Amino acid sequence: MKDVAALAGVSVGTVSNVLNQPDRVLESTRQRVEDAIRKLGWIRNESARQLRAGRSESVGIVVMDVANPYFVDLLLAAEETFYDRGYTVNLGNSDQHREREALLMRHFMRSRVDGVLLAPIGNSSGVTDELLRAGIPVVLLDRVSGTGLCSVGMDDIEGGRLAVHHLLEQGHKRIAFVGGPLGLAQVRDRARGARLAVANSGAHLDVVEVKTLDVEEGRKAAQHIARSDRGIRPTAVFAANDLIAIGMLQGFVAEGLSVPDDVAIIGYDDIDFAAAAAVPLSSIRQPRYEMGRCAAELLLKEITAAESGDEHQHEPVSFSPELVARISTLRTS
Amino acid sequence: MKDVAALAGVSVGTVSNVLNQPDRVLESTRQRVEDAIRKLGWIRNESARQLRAGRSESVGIVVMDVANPYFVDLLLAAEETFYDRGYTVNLGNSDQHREREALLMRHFMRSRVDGVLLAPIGNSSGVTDELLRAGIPVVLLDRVSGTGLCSVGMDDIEGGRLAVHHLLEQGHKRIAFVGGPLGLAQVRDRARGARLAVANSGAHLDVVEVKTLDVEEGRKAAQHIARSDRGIRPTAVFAANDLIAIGMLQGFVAEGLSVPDDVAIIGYDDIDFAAAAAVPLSSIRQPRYEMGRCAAELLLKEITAAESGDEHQHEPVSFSPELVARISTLRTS
DNA sequence: TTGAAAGCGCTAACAC
DNA sequence: GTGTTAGCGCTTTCAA
Repeated sequence: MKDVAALAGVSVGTVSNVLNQPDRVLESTRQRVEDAIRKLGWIRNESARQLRAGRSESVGIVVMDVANPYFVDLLLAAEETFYDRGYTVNLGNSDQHREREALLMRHFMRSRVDGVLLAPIGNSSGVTDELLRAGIPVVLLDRVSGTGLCSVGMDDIEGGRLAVHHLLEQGHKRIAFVGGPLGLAQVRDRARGARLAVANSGAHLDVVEVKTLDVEEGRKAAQHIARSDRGIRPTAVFAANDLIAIGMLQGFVAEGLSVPDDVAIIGYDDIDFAAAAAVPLSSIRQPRYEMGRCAAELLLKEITAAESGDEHQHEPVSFSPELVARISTLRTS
Repeated sequence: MKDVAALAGVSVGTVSNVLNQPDRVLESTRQRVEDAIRKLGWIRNESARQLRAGRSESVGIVVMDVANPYFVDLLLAAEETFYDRGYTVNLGNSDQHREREALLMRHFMRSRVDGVLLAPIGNSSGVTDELLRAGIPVVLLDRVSGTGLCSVGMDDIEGGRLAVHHLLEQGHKRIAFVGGPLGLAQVRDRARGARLAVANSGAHLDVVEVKTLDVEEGRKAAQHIARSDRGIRPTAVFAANDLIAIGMLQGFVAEGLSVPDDVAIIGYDDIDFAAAAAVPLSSIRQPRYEMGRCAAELLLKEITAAESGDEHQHEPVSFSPELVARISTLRTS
């Protein structure tokens, strides 16, 4: 910046003004300074700016799995909202590892981001506490929180109920819930919803736990189920997410079972690949775009409040799930 | 930091040493300082550290589409490599927008990252030039570059040739290439490979351009092709990527055509969803993991060279494509 | 409208 | 081993 000032024949203060208060400076000098910047190819040092100015105008977003289109959609919606408001967005992927989640959070704290949007792995209180103590607002995504935080999530119990209720309506008496690990709140809630739907219906619910929520695990689970005894084998499956459902669809086909005639499948999230599957998958829609956008807006509101010292009421927002019935659960007969 | 020093009864210099040169400091004082840090919940200011120390130990990665699993895999592989070497990784998603790509690059320059890994949109010379002038190493990913840059890509002409050669072997005489925009080098190269394969084979190649490389566009293209005249309709399709291929698969099924009996489909990238499709898709495999890893290592090498002032020879690395034949191109008869 | 100067929080060289 | 101190590159008063 010194060099720019020298070349333009002004002081560093004026160069700074050209950047931050362009109207405080004479048109002609502004011109000269901008020429100098261009000629020297000078790029302002963000660390120095941030250190002195004390604000970063940036936020962090951490999702637990960028390989899952569901999280990508949340991410994109939130990102766009921040972009529109002029914030710089730092993306982080915890990739289902708790240590990495913690690492990312610490990194954002050190970078003094204005706020963090977190789609957490399991119970994340330990991670968020540090942020909050440091006065950095945190909004939870994909999880409704009762504690002192804003959060945007879905009623997964209701979602699970909806999915299994739909299967019952199609006449199924033996249903399997496939998901895991059961340590994940989302998975647990969806299972609980499934159990609620089944209660007093006369139908039976098996719970099949898988290690992770991805396609490969779904395929394995399908193989396992397909090879079980005819008498015990469920006629319908509720998969904890669409990746599992897609894997199971392929697994069943590979085992010679037809979907939905031999086995019906319903997934969860309604990612684009669900509708695009060769047997279009029924699913429980999460309004991903609205959720991502809403979370971003909550965070922005909280940041604004924090900066102006205003009072802020944390609010947990819960979206409603919606059944999307496609061929994979609709009997052709 | 001042507060920490005061509480621990030492100087700020000692606190700094505890963080950066732990063995220069007495075990007992280290203990005291660490206690003070914990008690105060102090978190070091990264901007200040970076400004003073002059190094960031961080890199930026920009991909053109996080919604495409292919790029996600490249990303994950590269990310892991950097993590292993202790680098902080900043993720960026240009989302197919050139302005956003430029924005991200400028952001990384201002943040003084040590290097940038870029999976660019189209021709990116303008964007990278600025970085290079600032002395920040850039490695191109998913693109082989002849210019003064390291790059990791694939021989897409060969990949296209391979795909169409496979279709010819299956006896197809009328083949469609579906991809776009043709402005993308990858798409152009794959099309050129297709043309090479067809040349002098007696077969015919149609080129169908689509707007973007996603599932929805594939579905539309399939509908269009399915409804064309029986005599003109291609019996096989080479899709420029797997998203298009997946969309086309669904589109054909929706139009009552069977894959592969009525139309064969081969995709490109071999993303996990390709094998998981209900009609498992043939594809051209890109060694994503190796490519991501290799690009990261090239960048690290260049960063090291830049820091020590050593000479650095740019090298364009090109991986070889591999045919993965699955049911979608194998005649059942 | 512009310049001079203080100082953001930290690191690293040097002195003790 | 530990303290003192200069200064990284910028923003932001305050004076001129």
